[in-house]
Amino acid sequence: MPFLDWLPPDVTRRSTIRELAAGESLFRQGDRSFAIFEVEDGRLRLIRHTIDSREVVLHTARRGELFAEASLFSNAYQCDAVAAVRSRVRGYPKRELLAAMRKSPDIAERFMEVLARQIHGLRTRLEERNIRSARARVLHRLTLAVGADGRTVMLDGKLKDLAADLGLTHEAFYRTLTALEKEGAVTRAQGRITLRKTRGI
Amino acid sequence: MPFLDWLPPDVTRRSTIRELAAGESLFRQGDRSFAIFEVEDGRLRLIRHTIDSREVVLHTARRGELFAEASLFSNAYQCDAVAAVRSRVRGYPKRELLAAMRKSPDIAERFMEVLARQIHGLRTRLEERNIRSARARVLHRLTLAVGADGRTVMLDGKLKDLAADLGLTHEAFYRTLTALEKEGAVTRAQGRITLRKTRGI
DNA sequence: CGAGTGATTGACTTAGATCAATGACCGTGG
DNA sequence: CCACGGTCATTGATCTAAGTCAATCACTCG
Repeated sequence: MPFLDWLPPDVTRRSTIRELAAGESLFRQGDRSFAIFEVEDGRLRLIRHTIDSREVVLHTARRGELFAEASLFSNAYQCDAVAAVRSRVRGYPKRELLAAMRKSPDIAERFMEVLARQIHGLRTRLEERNIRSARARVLHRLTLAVGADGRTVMLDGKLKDLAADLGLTHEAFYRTLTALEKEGAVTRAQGRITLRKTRGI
Repeated sequence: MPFLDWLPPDVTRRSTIRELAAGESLFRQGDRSFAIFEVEDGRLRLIRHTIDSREVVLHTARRGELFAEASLFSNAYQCDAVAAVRSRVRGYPKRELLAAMRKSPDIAERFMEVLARQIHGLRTRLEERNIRSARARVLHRLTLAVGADGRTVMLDGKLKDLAADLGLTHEAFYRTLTALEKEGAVTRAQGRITLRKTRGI
């Protein structure tokens, strides 16, 4: 529970696990909302249906992510949640969560903090997508992902996923990395990328 | 005050207006945080400085947007806020805002709701950016921007700004629009775009 | 009226997407 | 223990959609 581990036990205890087969849906647009969710494994698509019943993907929620937070404040879900692959989600019951936050301003504040940080991260990623050049985009990400020393990025997942997250094909991303390496802007070792100390650009 | 008009008068009354010349900064990384802000006019860049003192833009806050929400929950600002053009911001004092939320769970919930909706919107825009084709991206946006009738999009701002928001050059955007019009997918009238009722795709 | 901006279209270029292939490295099941 | 299938990382060749540069028209505003 990377996000919600500070919740009072009476909420956590009431949280429920749900396993979903690929294609199975967790809730549908219009269903009465009873919980917010965290993806423990897999991937879910949040989909809105248009009047002429086409589907628009609003978001893809991935492992570790929280979703349907807004349903805390409305009676019904505003979109479908459908498992893109076999998935496991944990649901935190709305009722108990809201009650806990009403009882304790501290809990409420923690939750707000989670939301505020999320906003910050999303804005940064959106700003990143405004950068057209693959090179600059990758550098933007690396610069912000740097560890305590200010130069080293520890890679956790697969490069492929990082590429997708950056909005690049994996091929374009690999090429960009090797180009950066070739020109000496970064060096790579197993599982880490180190930025060269630079002044200017 | 599109976002925070439900705040109790003792917070709103204590809010302050600040005018900034282009290039002037509102706060700097490390400054003790005392308020969150709303852009009343203009545009501010949120910038992080790296160890080797290069600048990374985290976000550009535009008119009507709230920013520095996360500073509610930390003692110092995590980045600089610099006016990109002549701007006016309203600051809501942290102290009073937090106090109001601690006193009234309703106020806290309203604020959470604002944050949650913001997250939702940001995720949707990020998902949109994963769509590579200009055509599909524009349709995604139009489909979600549609009014009560499910087909008509009222355009408020300039097309240019919409283009930028979509992550397209204005030229590419204009061309995409005319192409969509030519193939009959949309019709345009002054200030509005109407989607053709379609089945499939 | 001239300057500034938005909307639009044309011509041209290019960065990144696409398609394809290869080698390394699993895990697994016979 | 090894062959097989799968995924990841990587590189090459090619193509094209969108970016860039440029020009025009319509409008508004002082």
